Amino acid sequence: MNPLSQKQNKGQNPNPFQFKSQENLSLRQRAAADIRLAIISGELKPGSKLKELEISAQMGISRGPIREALRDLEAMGLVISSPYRETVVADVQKEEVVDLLVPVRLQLELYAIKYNLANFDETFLQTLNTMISNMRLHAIKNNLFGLVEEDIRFHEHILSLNDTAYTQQIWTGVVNRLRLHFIKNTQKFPNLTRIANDHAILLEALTSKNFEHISNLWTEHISHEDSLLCFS
Amino acid sequence: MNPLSQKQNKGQNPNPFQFKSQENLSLRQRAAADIRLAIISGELKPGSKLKELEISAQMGISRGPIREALRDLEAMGLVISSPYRETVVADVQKEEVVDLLVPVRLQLELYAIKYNLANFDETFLQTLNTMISNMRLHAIKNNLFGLVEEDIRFHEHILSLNDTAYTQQIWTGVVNRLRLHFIKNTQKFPNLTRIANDHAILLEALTSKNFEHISNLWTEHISHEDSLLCFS
DNA sequence: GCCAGATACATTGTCAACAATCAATTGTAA
DNA sequence: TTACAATTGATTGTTGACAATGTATCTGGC
Repeated sequence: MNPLSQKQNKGQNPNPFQFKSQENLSLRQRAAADIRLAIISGELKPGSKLKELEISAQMGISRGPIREALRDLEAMGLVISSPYRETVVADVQKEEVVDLLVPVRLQLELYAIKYNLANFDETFLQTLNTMISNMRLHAIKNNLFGLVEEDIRFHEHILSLNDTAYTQQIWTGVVNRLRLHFIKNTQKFPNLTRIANDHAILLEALTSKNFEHISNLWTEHISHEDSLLCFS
Repeated sequence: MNPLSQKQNKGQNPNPFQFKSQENLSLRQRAAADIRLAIISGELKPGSKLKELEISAQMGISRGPIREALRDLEAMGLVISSPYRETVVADVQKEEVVDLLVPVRLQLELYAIKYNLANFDETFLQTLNTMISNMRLHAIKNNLFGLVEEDIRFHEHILSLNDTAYTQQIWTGVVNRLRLHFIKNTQKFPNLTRIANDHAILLEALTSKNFEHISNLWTEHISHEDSLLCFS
């Protein structure tokens, strides 16, 4: 019944939406995940128009879940929509990154650390250590995207100690917008090994359980991470 | 066709949703505004269940716009929903207020101020001054809710200089959660005049156009505002 | 009496048709 | 040619019906 199959794409027009994601989620969640991936991978550039009917046809589902997925993406800061007008992929400016997203992100992480110093057990620290190893592997293979995602996972793992839903929500939005920024501005050959090593320092600081000390290092790291990955 | 009229409510069960808001908005926006009002006024307490069918029946519209309104409210941090389960009114803890919402709010305002020092013209400052007068009126009448809303408007007016959509979004969410906090914890007789006077000091600082100076005062003000209104 | 499985009900998830709105185009007159 | 109003087509907004899921209730066996 639909012009495009749900799983196949033989047409000339490349189809970003093919349910790459899990089977167990609602259509809305799957749609949101797939569109998000198309955006943060750079496949859909800022300003691109997202038409409900077009996407629903490509995915082989109705417009309802697509509409709700677009609203979710709007809450994540990835798209912008206004009444009776097409939804478009959002853009991000450098000023917002430096003076808003990065400081807010810092607050989120310090908040999580402050109230969970007691929860940094062996298992937790070991997981972080594994992530650093993964970063080093990505660095050796010069896999920029892989390293950035592992970097985000590192910080996300710390935030996961926090159980409040809204904290996670702000984090999701801020990090997604930082991803938009990276896609636009990342250097071709940043010092990836440096990034991995910096996280090893952070991990060691965590073991001290001294919040002042951690806070200082963390502030330093997050403020400088951007310049390591992007043009000034 | 619907058990409850859209504009009337004669039943024994009080009906919080009656389209109190503007006529020109989409049903989704009106629904979101009305439910939001019911929450931040304290009519709907944290943990209250929001059932799509119930609300749509009370408002006399279909479930579609209600569903999307609930998603908007979730993005605003006012409700929490999980798949196939009722949406519930969100709660907020003191730690989140002190160590996350307040610092994030500070970042947002400083960001807006930093990049708009040149835009503080006479009209702009006059508007802020009028708001302070309104605060004083509310203080005299001991109208706590009115003063808090005027307080929020004051800060919102500064943020409005910023044109990025995502900034406004974070602000909306943070302030809504701060409202939840106020409803729960506000003292019966806080020093309302003090609040109004504090904003006069802020306004005077703005005229200096010295960001360092403004930043210091602002940080002081926002950190202490909470304790003026709430129990320790 | 109490627990496990089956059943019924309430609630959310999805769909396809219809309505409202907006942007572009076309036609018309100055 | 240009300005402007009507028309058309594309897109989002809304609706009611149906499907999927989760929760509470009932039933039977121990």
